[in-house]
Amino acid sequence: MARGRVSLSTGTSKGLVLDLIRTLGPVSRTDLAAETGLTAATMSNVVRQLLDEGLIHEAGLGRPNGGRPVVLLEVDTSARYAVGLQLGAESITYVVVNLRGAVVGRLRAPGVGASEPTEMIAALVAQIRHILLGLGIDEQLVVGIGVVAPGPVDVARGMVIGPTHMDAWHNVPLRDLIAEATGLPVVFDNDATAAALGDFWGGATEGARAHATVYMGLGVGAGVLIDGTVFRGASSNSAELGHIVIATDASGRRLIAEDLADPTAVVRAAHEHPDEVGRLGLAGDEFAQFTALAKASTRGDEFATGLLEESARHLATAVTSLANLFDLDSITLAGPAFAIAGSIYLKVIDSQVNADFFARSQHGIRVKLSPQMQDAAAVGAATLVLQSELAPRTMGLAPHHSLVQ
Amino acid sequence: MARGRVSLSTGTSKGLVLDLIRTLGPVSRTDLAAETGLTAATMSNVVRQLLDEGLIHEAGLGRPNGGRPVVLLEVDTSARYAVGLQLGAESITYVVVNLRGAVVGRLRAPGVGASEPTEMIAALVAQIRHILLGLGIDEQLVVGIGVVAPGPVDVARGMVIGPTHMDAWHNVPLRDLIAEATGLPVVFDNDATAAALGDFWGGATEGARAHATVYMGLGVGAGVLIDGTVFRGASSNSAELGHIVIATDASGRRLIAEDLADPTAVVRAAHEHPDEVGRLGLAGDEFAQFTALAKASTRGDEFATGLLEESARHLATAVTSLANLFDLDSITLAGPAFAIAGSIYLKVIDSQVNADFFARSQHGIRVKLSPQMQDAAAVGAATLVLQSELAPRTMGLAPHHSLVQ
DNA sequence: ACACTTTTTTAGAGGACTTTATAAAGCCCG
DNA sequence: CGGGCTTTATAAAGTCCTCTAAAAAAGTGT
Repeated sequence: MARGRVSLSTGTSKGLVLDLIRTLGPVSRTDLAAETGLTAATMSNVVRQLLDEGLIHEAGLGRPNGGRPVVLLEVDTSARYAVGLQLGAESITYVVVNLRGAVVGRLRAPGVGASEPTEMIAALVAQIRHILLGLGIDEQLVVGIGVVAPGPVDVARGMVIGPTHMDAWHNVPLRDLIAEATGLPVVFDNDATAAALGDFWGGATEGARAHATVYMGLGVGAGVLIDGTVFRGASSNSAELGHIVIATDASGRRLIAEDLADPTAVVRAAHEHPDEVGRLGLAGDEFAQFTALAKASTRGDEFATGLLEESARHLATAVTSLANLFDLDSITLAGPAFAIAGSIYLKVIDSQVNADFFARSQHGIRVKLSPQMQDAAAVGAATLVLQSELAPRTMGLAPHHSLVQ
Repeated sequence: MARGRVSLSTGTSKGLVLDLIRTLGPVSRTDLAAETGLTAATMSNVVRQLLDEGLIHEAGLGRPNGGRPVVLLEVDTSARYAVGLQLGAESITYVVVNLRGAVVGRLRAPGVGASEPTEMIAALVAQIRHILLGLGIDEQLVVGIGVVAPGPVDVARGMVIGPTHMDAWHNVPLRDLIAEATGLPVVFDNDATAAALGDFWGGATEGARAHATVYMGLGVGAGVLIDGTVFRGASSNSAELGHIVIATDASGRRLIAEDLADPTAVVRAAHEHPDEVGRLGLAGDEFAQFTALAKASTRGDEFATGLLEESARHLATAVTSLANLFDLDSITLAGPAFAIAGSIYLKVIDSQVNADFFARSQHGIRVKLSPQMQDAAAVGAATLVLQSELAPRTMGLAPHHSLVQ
């Protein structure tokens, strides 16, 4: 009968203060107290604990204005590290980030070829160890490993249940196997959620109360943060942008974002014009073809530009629905597709969302590109573990508590 | 520079326990402890405080199973009351609810005719006093007044900024004026959000982690609860269901739920067939015509049924987007429109949402009618003040705290 | 009546805040 | 250049909420 556990005395303040020090740059105890609403005395204690743990250090004095000058605090960038692991369709991206969320090491490798789950895990872990060794980072300083994959994922059990082209990973209890093999904490989530958190740590969501990161690889998804905390919904499958209805065809059938907006759809649309496909020499896998179209558009090719703009308009429709439902005030675009064609999508989405947004009389929506475009999900995976180990937060109730029977 | 205030030591447990006692019916301290994760000792203390405040009372013993029998607790239904006030286009609904959220008094009156804001307020307050007197309820036992109106509303300032047909109320600081006139706490919100909270208090959301109440009067909106806490977004204008794109017309223009799904749209669609309008004798205001169509449908009229089913399918499309983005596991339908034509909408929405829902492999979505159909928003307004006064909760951070500068 | 089980309460301790008071570190003015 | 003033940081004491451990209470069965 015992269920979850209500976290009433949160004890979250240390993490919150660490977040603020990281975000606000060199900052005084006084400012932190004002920012959080805690008293100066409490802040003094919290800060001392962070100093003792070596997570932050003092960094000189501020300009005095009539009294004792403030002591500035900043995070000790290289005090801790986290590893991020992004499982993609054809490749695996490894990153190592420091306490600021900045990337200090990165590697993209083809998927591990082994067929046995245990062998795949062993290969992953060996690769991680190899990277850390190359960077000269003591494993003692690594707080954990974040693993992300395209949705849908089973966050509770830590495994991929997602796209069929990743069936090698299906039903493998990734989180637990990697945790066992390394002895480190491992968190598991979907790529869009991770990318959103990565943007938060990268400072891209500054000032936002309700933020979404739209993540586009071959498909499209989104992650939502409310006051810096991941929005999860009932089963961590929230913000499923690809399945939002954005149009109807001639016969009245509903069309969703996946049908019209993502790179797969763009390539599909291109192939309705075989002559243009031939002219542009489109070949290879879908992402290669999307890349070729984006490059052609940059060169001024009208056909390619038309396709991308149409995709952007459709995506903007889905994003507008997202913005209206979550009452967003901040959006970033992340992922390989935007790394290639971000500027064209940014322009269209920014103007369309801000024009059609319901609460626009009350506030605007800031739309921008993610600071980590290509590797946003991998970086986000690493920040996921930073947050869960150093600055845990829950939304009101503990993750799996259900308030009423 | 001082901003919001982080609520770290929540002190919410008393309210949480009250919620549980109300929801679980007669329940023992032991069960409450198991349910919340608190210890039996803590529960004993919390329960004593609630007993001292007169909010709950002991209600006999449970069946003993080998030891001391449990003492059952239940809320003292008539220990406190709250007033709910729903401002509608043509009428104002007043309700009084008890501690269980059950309606003990209700009145629907035409809008107050005065033109001066101060006079309108005075008339409202006089009406409230009159109702309480008629019910024999001591004003001392009234915890506050909840006021709701169709969106958009400015929750922070407590005023209507909404639909043009309610311009008599625009820019009137309703919340503060009523609070001043009565000396009671007043909360202000939009009708759909209130209806969702009303469903929570009414027990309709039992077991839900992510719930939405779809509220349809003349227009349509929704309110979302995450673990029983209102989801607000950046400016309390979240879940704006009426502005979700659900189709495109022949020329590719985007059509939103307001265009196709709500009662206004149904009536508009009917008037594209003047002969049918004549046959059914449609006349009067829009809602009267919608009511006539619903009645005709009940009689088996094919034209009316067709219109309503089409509206339901369009609404179901918007609700599916809502469900996919919030990863809902529970939906209720509330408001005057569903009070009249709920069964037809329920059937269509239930089947369509559960068929098209993205995370359906992980969990289903329970769709049902609200226990308070017609007066859901007014009842919700009253529960809004019950919750804010007796069981306050915030999501992680205080309502208006912005985590980073 | 007495042992046994289960529920509830009491007592004491600890953590995280707050408030109040004190110390430290710089400016400013005579 | 030294004392008063202002601002920042720490210390001490108290509050609130929770936990653990142990006692008390209220039934059942022998």
